[in-house]
Amino acid sequence: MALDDVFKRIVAHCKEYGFVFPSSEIYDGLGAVYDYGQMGVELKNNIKDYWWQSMILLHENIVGIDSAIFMHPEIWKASGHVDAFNDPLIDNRDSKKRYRADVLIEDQLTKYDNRIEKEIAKAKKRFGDSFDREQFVSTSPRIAELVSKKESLNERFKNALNTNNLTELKQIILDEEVVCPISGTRNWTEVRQFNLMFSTEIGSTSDGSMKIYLRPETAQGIFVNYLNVQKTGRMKIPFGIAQIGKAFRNEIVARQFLFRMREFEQMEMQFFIKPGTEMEWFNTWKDLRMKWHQALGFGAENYRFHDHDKLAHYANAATDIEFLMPFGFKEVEGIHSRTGFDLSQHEKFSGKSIKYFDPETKESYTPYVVETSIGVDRMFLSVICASFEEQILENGVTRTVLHLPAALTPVKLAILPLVKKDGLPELARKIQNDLKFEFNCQYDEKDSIGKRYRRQDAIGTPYCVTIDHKSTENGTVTLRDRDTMLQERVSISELKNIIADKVSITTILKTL
RNA sequence: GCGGCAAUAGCUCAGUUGGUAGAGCACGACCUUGCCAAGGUCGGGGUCGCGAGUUCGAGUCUCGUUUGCCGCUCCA
Repeated sequence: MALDDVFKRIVAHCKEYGFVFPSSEIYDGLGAVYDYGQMGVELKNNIKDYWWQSMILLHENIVGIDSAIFMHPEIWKASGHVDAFNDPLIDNRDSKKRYRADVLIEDQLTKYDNRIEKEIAKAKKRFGDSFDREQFVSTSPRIAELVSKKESLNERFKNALNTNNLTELKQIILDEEVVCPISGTRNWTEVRQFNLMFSTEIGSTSDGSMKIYLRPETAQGIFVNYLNVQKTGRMKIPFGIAQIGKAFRNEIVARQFLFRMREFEQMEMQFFIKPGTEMEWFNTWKDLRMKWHQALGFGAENYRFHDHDKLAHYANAATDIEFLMPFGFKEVEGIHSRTGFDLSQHEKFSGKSIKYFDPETKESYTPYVVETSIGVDRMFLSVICASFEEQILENGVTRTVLHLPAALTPVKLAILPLVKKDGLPELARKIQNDLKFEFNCQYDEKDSIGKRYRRQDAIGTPYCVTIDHKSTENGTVTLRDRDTMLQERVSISELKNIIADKVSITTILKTL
């Protein structure tokens, strides 16, 4: 997955034109953290608007919330993050390979099973047709020894895991004479814990404080508010709750620019349904979400589903929507059938009943959940990558242009007086003052008109209005299209109407 | 976290055996031109990622460190 030249130029372009800056750059930067610049924040906000409106405006049974990043620490025990996000890792000093200590020990347990099966197979061969498997297993001293060894190892292992005893985990690996598959040696480092959740403390330290986590996903903020929203919003199943917000994961290795960051933003919608209907809704949301992506017009061939074979502990079906980045197809959005896992866990840990009473069937049940979860930063990256083009023009020069969907562009309209005299700037300012309430406009009178067009191309501005000498005479201007570079002459009074439709998110929403 | 490579102006890069920091583009002012990045004049901007060391002298050599990339590793 090499970072090719195009991607490097995209990263450079993002910095040069104020889309994305490395965090804390004047202090040598902070690893895998990025800031959005003056152009980037506009694009990012437009992406979020497109998502939010597609959820809230198009579905009367979906409502939004904005939950806090800080949450009660028990929530992360209920969700499974405290356990699942704490991997005990160990390195082999000779091969320089890293392994999960618990996986190494689990492999060792499997080896005992294999040896037991081998013994049975050998005996079966020896006894032929008269072989009685159960009889053999219960009487063979060799089998008994292996089973007992396996069981004592298993018990020791579970004990060490439950007490979070890292020294014991290493001792098990040493005692079992586990070797590195690469180097074949037993030269192991200490077992270390990598907690993928950031933590901090709430309350002043002098009178006792509570360790709390920065949320590693926004979903739990929705689940713990399920009852509040359902009751106060008088929501009837099926219904959804949407949220956009920051989440944090202390990744061991965070790379690939915006693709894997330690601080990132998610747009999540949890859809609450009746158990048994989850596959139907899972497929419905797969289709809806794919349509949402493809409505941006980047071409269906750049998207694909990637169904999960290995499911997370909470899911009974899962798929990713992947987008073709310069470094391959990469996950942008996940759609998961989370079953009743989340709400049941919160019932268990909080002691509160989280049931839905169906007024029609008089049934009471814990709802199932189908989740759509999209990374804002990954979406931003995919939009930039898909839009970026270094176009070779007829005269041989290259123009760098961002073919952003008009509704997502940071600047909708550039207002350019052809020359800096003869009253053209004054007329241009007048047009700007008239349109600035409708669109994000940018005024520019510096340099030749060609340079100014290129600057707007580089930030994706879909339309440029040029005020020339005819404008002062007959009240018309030229309107230049970013993609075709063609111009048409239009009346100043018509500008608003001509452009409004083309740069509106509503226009895309209507195609969904 | 391990190993390899890299870091010089906003961007792309040059910088000779160690000897006073450069180019193009970009940026600012003024003049000129006026429809697709290329006119003229002048100007601003760098303790060469950071910190030590060797040396009379370090952008250049050595060590450490930070950040990035590549390969592992990890990845709800």
